[in-house]
Formats: sequence, structure tokens, C-alpha cells
Amino acid sequence: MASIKDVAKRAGCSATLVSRVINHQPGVSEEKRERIQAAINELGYTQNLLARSLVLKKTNTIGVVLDTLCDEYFFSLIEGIEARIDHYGYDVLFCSGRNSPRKKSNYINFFMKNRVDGIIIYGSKLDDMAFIEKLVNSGFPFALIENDVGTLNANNILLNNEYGSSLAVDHLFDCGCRNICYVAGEPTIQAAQRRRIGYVEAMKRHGVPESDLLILESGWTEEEGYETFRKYLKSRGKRALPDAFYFGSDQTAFGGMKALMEAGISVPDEVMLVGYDDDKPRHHDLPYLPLTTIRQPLEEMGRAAVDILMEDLNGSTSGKKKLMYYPSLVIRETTCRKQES
Amino acid sequence: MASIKDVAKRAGCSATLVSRVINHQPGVSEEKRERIQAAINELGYTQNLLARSLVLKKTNTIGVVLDTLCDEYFFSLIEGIEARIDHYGYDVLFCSGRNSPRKKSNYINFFMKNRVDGIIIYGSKLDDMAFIEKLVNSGFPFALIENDVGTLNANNILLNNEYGSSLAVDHLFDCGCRNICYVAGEPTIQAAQRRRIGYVEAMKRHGVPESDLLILESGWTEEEGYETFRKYLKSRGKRALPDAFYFGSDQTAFGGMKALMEAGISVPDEVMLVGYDDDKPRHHDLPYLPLTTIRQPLEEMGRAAVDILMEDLNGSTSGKKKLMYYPSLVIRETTCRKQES
DNA sequence: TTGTACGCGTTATCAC
DNA sequence: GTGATAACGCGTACAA
Repeated sequence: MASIKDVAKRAGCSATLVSRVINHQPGVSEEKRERIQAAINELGYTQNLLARSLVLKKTNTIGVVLDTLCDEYFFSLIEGIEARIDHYGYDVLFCSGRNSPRKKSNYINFFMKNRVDGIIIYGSKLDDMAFIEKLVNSGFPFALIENDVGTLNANNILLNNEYGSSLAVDHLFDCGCRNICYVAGEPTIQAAQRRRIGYVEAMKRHGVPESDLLILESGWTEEEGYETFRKYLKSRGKRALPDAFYFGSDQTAFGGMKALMEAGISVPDEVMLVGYDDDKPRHHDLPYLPLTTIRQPLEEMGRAAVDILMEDLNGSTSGKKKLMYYPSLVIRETTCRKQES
Repeated sequence: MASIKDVAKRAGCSATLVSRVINHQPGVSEEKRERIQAAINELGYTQNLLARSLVLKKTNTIGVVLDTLCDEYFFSLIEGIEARIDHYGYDVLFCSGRNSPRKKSNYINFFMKNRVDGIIIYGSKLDDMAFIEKLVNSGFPFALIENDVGTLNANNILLNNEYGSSLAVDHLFDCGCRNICYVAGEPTIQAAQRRRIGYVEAMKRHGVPESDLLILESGWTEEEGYETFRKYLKSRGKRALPDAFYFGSDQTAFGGMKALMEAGISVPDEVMLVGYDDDKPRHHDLPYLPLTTIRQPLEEMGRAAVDILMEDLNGSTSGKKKLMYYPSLVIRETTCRKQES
């Protein structure tokens, strides 16, 4: 690979002038500029960003670490990040933790070794907390989405999951439901815990004593939801169902819906369903009913993450920022206001 | 940020020893090793990969450039790449051209400036050919998926689109269809042209004269497919439909299916449908019929791209490699063998 | 306008 | 086992 010196030699000048030409800086005579440009073309020279960033102590790049790249759920977030980053003239690099905390922290470490100026990290399992703490102590600029670091001094973009649960429960009460079962999942995920707490609080607010609460434990995939509901329906026999199920995740809800439909139970007439995430079914072999759900403003959060990180990078603000976003209710066909009888 | 020299000073030794410790190399006394490790922890030192890669002339990283990160279609490809890359101990960085050829070439240029050791590029619009040529001439290691560069000397992983079309047409003939309309789209996409050619050839092989061929032009999104079919159905009035439609893309097929169902036309009884890509509907508000389609071995291609690139990087082979993959037919519910009458 | 000299943080070479 | 030293390719004071 041709270096800046090779170009200089060929153009018959010093590397300084070549550097100026590459970076569109003034202070080069037209004649030299042309000769240098010609030499660049002849040699097929490209700037070595490694060396450049090394001396500049700046890469003009930010890294994004997600749990996986293969989940539609992240599309809005990615679009938000991409849309906003151009505004700052930065490049974005994405990588995936492939659903492994170890891989994820590996990639964060990779980025921290001066490969990027700042990192945007989505979510995390609870057991990553030690890692997050190390990250905070390192002083490396980053913004963390959907993982509450509490009092730790970090840029933190959060979603109010308790509020989401209250939206769901309130809506179901509006629809005339009283006996609402929560389908919980993945206790290692922070959001899952919060949604569960939100459910309990909302039910209590509606006057349901905690001892009357129904909670079904399930994994958060469609398959697990399906299995959970098959067993649940089987074990109940002919006993009456709750008025409604509120699922901590849409995927679980799709699985549950499938099991209910197969059992001949009519949604929303016999039982109403509310999910969480505004996600889509992964399978398409069934006529899934459009699911009432809780939507998170992911695109907006992606843009905010970029903005916050850039502020941090430019040192325009001193402290770290915490932002709280609120989800909204999306009413579809698995819930409906029942006729007053 | 603490540098290797800071660590050396604190540990009371030279940078050389610190380097050995970081890179797990032998030739350091146990005593020094411990003192260095302690200094590293106290200073919160992290290796600067920029400097390391600069001197090593190697980043141990490959870059992947896709048209977009927000399309399920790429999931298998991404998984294939990720699954295989670990085998080589490399890191992968993804970035998206955001469906803009300019952005895409920007990112390729970015990667080429010594940020990665090699690049995997998916697809391309036909008008990128000039850019591809530049890329080839640069000598930078890369593998190009789904874009035939012809005689250009490049690692090229291809899909036989003509073969896919012949699978579709043959299957429809098997189902008793004779009058098969091809729904073409996006002439700027190489694959679209090939599929069209494949359709024409297959029909001719079945004895249908070229002048009898039916081709409907349409964009490749679901919305465009829907609009195309609404207009088409309207303009035809009561005249008979073809026996079948073969779509150059599943998305178009979903749109067409929607329009057909709305018009009260029964699939597959009145008309059969075959798509291409083994894609999923983007919308879920309709009970889409599982679509018979042509599936591409994207995961395998992703793995192959990594393998080929690594061979190239290690210089174990001299020339560039060309690989041709063949799609397969996936029979679902939009086609069926009709009863012999 | 132009060139020299130095430093960025790292690793490899070669003495000791 | 240990430590100078040079080199990677670049940007930038500073001097000319």
C-alpha cells in the first residue's frame, strides 16, 4: 500500500503538502496540488485512517452494540441512530452480541480500544452489572439504552416499563376485565421485572388484593408461550379462564394466542389479550389476530442516544444525562370494550 | 488515557515487557508479570488497537456492507457470517448503505482505509459497476455476494437466478398451469433481470412461444405489488385470468395476493402463485396464505463468503474464487397439484 | 508556499 | 529476562 511518503516522492514534494491536499486544507500552490492529486491517482493511494486517528486521537466513528442484529425489534432503533448520525458527520459501525453476554462485552471492549469515539449499547442482562460498572469507571463515552444503571454516572436512556404495565391494565379494566393474569418471563431481564412490578401496582391501584393476583411464568419466545399455554389450558380443565392475559412480551402473546385458538377459545370474546413491544409474529402460518400491545418509541430513543453521545464527546455538557421515555398503548383486535349488559 | 509507557513507568520496567504481558507472550519473569498486571489494573489501561494495527498492518477485523440492516431478508446471511467468523478469531463490523448507493460506497471506502482486513459486500445496483471496478483494481481483499462482476477478478458468490425461475415454472407446469404470467420488477437489480430471463427460457423450453408470454411490470415492494394488481384486475374486467403468477419477489407476491383476495379470487383454486426469496410479509393484518417460493441458501453463502475472504487474506490461494449457489423450491399453499379431470 | 522534526501508541529486532 | 531503538503512516508546530 502506498503511503503519504510515496505520494510525496512521486509528486516531488514533502508529506506535509500531501497531507494538506488530502484534508482539503489551504496553503498549497495550484501547481503542487495538481501534481499531488495526479500522484495520488497513479498510486491508488488511500489514506490510512489508523494512523490518522492515532495522531488525531479521534476516529469520527461510533459503535453500536446490540444483543443481536437479527431481530426486527431493533429496526426502529437502528433507523433512528442512522438517521441522526449523519447530522454529525460520523460513521456508525454495528455489531452483535449474538445473544451472548460474553460476546457482547467482547465487542464493547473491542470498541473501547480506541476503535471508536463512543458507543451506544442496547439493553443488557442483569448479570452484566459488574461489567457496566467497569465501563462507567473507564470513562469511555457511551450511552446505554434500556438498562437502568441507577445511581451510576452514565448516559442512560430508559423506558418506563411500570407505566407500560399500567397502560395495559387500565385498558383491560376499561374493557370490563377484572380478573387479569400476567404472563411473566425472563427474570434476568430488567424490563421483565419492571413490567411485573408495574402490573402488580396497577392491579392494586384498581383494588385487587395482591393475594388475588394471577401470574403465569413463561419464557419469552413464541414457542415457550405456546407451551406454557398448552400446559396451562390442559391443567385447568373446564374451570373458567381469567378475563384477560397481559403478556410481558408480544412473542409470548403470539404463542399464547395460538394455543388459545387451537383450544377453541375465542379472542377477544372469551378472553382478551394484551402484549408488549409492538412486535410481529415470527411465523406466518396462522391468521394471527392483530394484537393490542404496548409500543416503545425506539426510533426516537435511537436518535436521542446519538444526540446524548455527541454532547458527551464534544464535552459541551459536564454531567451524564438520563432520559426517560414513555410507551404508548396500541389498541388492536385482541381487546374490545364489551357492551354494557 | 494511559499508554503502554505509563504502565511501564509505574511497573518499573520497559514497554517491551508490558507489550509481552498484554499479548500473552513468554519471556517475562513472574515477578515482573505481576507488577505489570497490577499497574495495568491501577491505571485502567487498555491497549490501543489503532497503534497495534498500524504496526502489525492487520486489524483482525472484517467489515460487512449491506444495503440495509433493517430487512429480515439478511438475517440468514448475517447469521452465516457470524457463525463462521468466530472460527477464525476475527471480529465483524456491520454497516448499512441505507439503501443509498452513495452511502454504500462511502462505507466501503471507509473500511478500505485500513480499518479492516477485508470486506464482504452484499448485492449492488447495476450502476455500481464502475465502483466495483475501482474496488477490484485497488487490490483490497473483498468478497461480493449476489452481484456478478463477470470477468473481473474478484471473489464472487452468486446465485443462479435463471435456475430459480426454471424451478418455479417447472413446478407450475407440474401443477397443471400453462398460462403463467411473470411479475417483473426493478430492472436496475441484476437478479431481477436474471429471473426474467430464466422465466422466458423456461417457458420456451415448455413450448410456449415468446410472443405468448405474459409479463406484468411492478415495483418490488408489497405496496407496489398491491397497486399493480389492483389496476391489473380492474383493467381486465371479466376476462379470464392466467393460470398462475410467478413473482420476481415475495414482497410483490404478498401485495398481489392481497389484491386478489380482496377481489374475491381464490388462491390456489382459481389462480396459483409462486414468489421468490422465501421472505415474510411485512404486514400482519391479513391472513396471508403461506406462499410457495424459491429459497436461497443465504446462510451457507454467508459462511462461504467468510471462508473465501479468509483464504484470500492468508494468501493460501492465488486467484479469486467464484462460487455459484442454487436456490430450491419451497412448496406451500399457493400452489397445488390439480386433480386430473 | 514549502519542508523538517517530532509525536501518536504499539510491536519487532537486537543487543545486553 | 530485559531494555533501547526503529518503524508503522500520519498531522502539525515551527522554521525557512
